Amino acid sequence: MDGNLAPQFPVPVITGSTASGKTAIAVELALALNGEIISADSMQVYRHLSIGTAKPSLNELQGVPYHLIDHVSPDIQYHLGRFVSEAQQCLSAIRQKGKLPIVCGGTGLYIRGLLYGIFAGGECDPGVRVYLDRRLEDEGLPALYEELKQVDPVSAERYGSNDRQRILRALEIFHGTGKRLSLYHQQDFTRPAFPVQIFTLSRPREELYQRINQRVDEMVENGLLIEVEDYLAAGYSQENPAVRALGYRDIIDALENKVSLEQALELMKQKSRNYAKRQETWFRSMNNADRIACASYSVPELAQQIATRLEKIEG
RNA sequence: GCCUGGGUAGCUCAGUCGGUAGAGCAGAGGACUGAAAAUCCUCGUGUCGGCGGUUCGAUUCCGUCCCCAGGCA
Repeated sequence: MDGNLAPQFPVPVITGSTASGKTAIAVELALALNGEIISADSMQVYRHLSIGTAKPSLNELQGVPYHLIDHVSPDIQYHLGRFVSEAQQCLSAIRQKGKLPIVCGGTGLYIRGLLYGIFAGGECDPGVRVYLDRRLEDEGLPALYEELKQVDPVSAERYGSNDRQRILRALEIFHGTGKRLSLYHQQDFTRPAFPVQIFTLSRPREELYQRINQRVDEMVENGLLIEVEDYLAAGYSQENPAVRALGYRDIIDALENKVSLEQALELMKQKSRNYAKRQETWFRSMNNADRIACASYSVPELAQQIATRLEKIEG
């Protein structure tokens, strides 16, 4: 790679579940090491949805460049492949400037894809998906699953008969490329494509849940409802991919008086807790990660801890 | 005060024609290769409101008491 001018550090990857405090620490670290941050977050990419996705504010950024947020229209479906290619571009652009790229975010799949690579050529003709969606409607999932069992038994076994999303993707790959998705399951997940050091922030479950609940309340104080109203007033659809971001659906329901605001916020908190738990499972299974127990350490202390643990690359 | 429903897992409820009970949600664990803040898998002992009675056996039937909703006064 083109890292001659860059400081000889591995790329710090700071991850952890939602509300674990990643962003503040990454900013602190960037300030200390002359870094720029690459976000690995599937929802912060979307414009107009900022408060609810906990996008960092200009104030929080303290001038640190933060890439891959706010650059996608809410009606566009962002995805792994796009993330990986954009993140790779950022990585080399930052290194070229002689600065340290720092990856920060909670979308485990994106981080994994960036570090270990993805199925090249996985982008299929959208027509394939349309075709499969129609068949799903006409024939039902069991029929498609039967087909997957014929065509790619390994994937079928791996995903089970109910995982609609993955069954469709596996079939999409088969119909779109003539290859089996299971070929790519054999990838090596122990050797990253470039030198990295992964840090997972951890907090006791109870504390994490408290932080999540509290953060939702803060989002409301910071104008979450107005953000959603503005989003709708601008003519954006409720069906857009971006509205999958946790809580937006519930807030829209509250604005339409389908549920009370109180209920909506309770749901948003609960879904966020569920999400955090799934993230924890993902991070726990990541090999080669340094676990940072946040405990009662301050942001600067945690950033310092990470900085001192970064090991210079030889040669 | 009377009448009618109810009181069963943390929550909402189902069920047992008498043989000590099960779903959804929550919670916990897991998976995850282009939708991933998505999608999916696994995990259910609780004085079945209290006390008595009938019975070989009661959460289930009977009596009584307590609590909650709605109605009548």
